Amino acid sequence: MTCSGDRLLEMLSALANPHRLRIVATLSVMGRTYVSQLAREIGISRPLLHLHLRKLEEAGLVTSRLEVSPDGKALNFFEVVPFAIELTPAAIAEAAPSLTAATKNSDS
Amino acid sequence: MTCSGDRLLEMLSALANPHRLRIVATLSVMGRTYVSQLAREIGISRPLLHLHLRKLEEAGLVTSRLEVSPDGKALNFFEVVPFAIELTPAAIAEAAPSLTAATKNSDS
DNA sequence: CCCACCAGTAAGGTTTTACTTACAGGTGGG
DNA sequence: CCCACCTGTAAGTAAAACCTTACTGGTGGG
Repeated sequence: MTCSGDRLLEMLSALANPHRLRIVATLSVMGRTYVSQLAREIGISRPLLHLHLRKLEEAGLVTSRLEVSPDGKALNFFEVVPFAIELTPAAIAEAAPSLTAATKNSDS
Repeated sequence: MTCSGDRLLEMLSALANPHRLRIVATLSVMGRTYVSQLAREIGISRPLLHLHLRKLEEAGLVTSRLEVSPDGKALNFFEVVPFAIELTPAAIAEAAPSLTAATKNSDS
């Protein structure tokens, strides 16, 4: 998986957190789950989970889909995206030039 | 590369920063370099670079070695460690259980 | 002696991130 | 009507990350 430096950075930032790592792991093992269920499973509050899920979704690592259960409740199901990021010095060297904002030294 | 969840988290945290990504990239391309040279190349101040290098070294992604140049100056050379981290949902699921502090829900 | 290069560190401030509590609204059922 | 479940978000705070400026100390050479 090759992507722009900014996107790589966004994915890394999304994964660089124990809760979010555990969220991805849980979704990977359990498959599709809705928010409240996931919060119970991981053992954190719903608002906090919601915050982390938002970050993961923005990074494109999980997806959500609102569904209505047989008994009429609206459940927001999340599932993990089957990403595969190769993290090596060479891969980083390839992605780094496309990082924004840098204002890198071009003279010397 | 399989490692404990805490260590994975440490490496991800170390890489989840544009400066540090650029540092790894530059070291990967240039090979061994000393601190001041690297700071000039990347275009950030030495104290700031020093901070980022420390974090990368703590995560085991770069190594340093103090050497004396022919003209007597003490130069601290850094080089990148040839790491290879596989970042997939399955790999994260494997690493996550060994994250500390969690106090995860075991009942239900 | 002063300047240029190298190294590291400490203090202080700004900015992000993380988290909690509290609220608002939807459904179905006793 | 109230309770249990689901959803989301806003406000305020605590903690961590980030960055700058300033200082200390080493070398060699004009």
